[in-house]
Amino acid sequence: MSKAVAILDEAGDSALTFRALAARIGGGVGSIYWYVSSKDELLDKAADFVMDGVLADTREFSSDDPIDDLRHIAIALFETVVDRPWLGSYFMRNVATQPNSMRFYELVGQHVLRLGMPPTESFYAASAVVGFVIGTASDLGQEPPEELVTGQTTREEFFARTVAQWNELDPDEWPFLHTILDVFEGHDDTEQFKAGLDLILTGLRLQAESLGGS
Amino acid sequence: MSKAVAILDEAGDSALTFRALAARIGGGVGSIYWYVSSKDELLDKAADFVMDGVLADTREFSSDDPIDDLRHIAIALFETVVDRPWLGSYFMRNVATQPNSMRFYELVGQHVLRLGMPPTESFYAASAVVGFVIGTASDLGQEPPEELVTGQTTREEFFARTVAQWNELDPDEWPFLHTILDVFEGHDDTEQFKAGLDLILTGLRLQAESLGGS
DNA sequence: ACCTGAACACCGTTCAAGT
DNA sequence: ACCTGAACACCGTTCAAGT
Repeated sequence: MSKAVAILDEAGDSALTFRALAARIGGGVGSIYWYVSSKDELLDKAADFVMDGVLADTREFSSDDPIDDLRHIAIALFETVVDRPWLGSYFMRNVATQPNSMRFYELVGQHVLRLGMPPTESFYAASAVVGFVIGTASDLGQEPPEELVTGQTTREEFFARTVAQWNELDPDEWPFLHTILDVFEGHDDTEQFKAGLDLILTGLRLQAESLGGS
Repeated sequence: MSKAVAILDEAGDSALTFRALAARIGGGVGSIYWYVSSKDELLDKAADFVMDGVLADTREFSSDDPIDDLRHIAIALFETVVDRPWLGSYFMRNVATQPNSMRFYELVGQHVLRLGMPPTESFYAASAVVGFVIGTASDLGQEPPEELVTGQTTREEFFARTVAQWNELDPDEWPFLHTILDVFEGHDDTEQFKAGLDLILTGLRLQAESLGGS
């Protein structure tokens, strides 16, 4: 069942309708309600199904540097969410129906605990890392609007066009936009994410050094 | 027009339907399409309308510490988005229809520029701060599911119940969850956000010191 | 130029009825 | 216990028709 859901997710987010899912399984529309009580619960279970894979990929990460492990885990989560922006809205949304998401959060937390900080800071740190990954990934995962309809416009053309728009703006009024123009045009989403992640992790490392035990 | 939209947003996200909006304005369903070509565009404009207020509140922030200004701006954005989780999905989604969102991004960027880092790092930094705020706010802004239907369950009861659930779990298998149990029960969303934000900002300060000019 | 509202295609959800 | 599919209420969107 969750398998059929995961398959549909690959075909796009909005494509997941009860009728389409029923047709895919080869049954009636109403039969899905025997296994799931609403569409929200369907997506909850789909999210947890995906998180099972992430968990399998990240469970074994273990070096002697907790921050380094957190970095690898975060990147793995980012890569799965950036391809499934819907996951951002449902990840850990329901504690009861998402055991794998909870296990993942626990895994992140365990690495944080190795830093030896007090409970409050550990809670904040784990939440910040997970929150940044989910937030950034589901944001960057969104396709540029309207452009896919046109069909022909590629990602490069889209960026080129926005850059061209920005270029028209007054440099005195928009100094920042003009500064980043060139780097924005050729930027890579994953690199952008990693840079932000490293800001958090350096902040965390610093905090751990001043608060941590051992 | 955008005013009517903003009013409806206060009554909740899913309450914004073309029929409800038309009734609110006192017109026909179709008339809205004269001003807006789709629901996405309606929400784009609603988002930009809200951002106009944020911009007015944050434009004047200017101390001698750029990081401190970034912190104030970020908190202001967080507070508006946490009350309007839908904003997270539409903020800066369309460059053309969201001039205020662009101005806001530029404002953040200008403070980043004061750190004197190269363009790439400046771009990454501004994006990381904005991304963290939007991501965390739209996540924390979501109401706990199903509980509002029951009506009687307050936020405290909801947390108490999840904590009770976690308490049942094996401490050997869930060391992190058990460590944060107490602090989670009484935690404040805004404090949690600020702690994560400060991790990013300390990371940023450190980077600026090693890369920055002046 | 701007508005109307019936009509259309498409949702999630329910439920009496089947096996 | 598990499935079926018509029916219902409700969407966003279109469009001929009005002023």
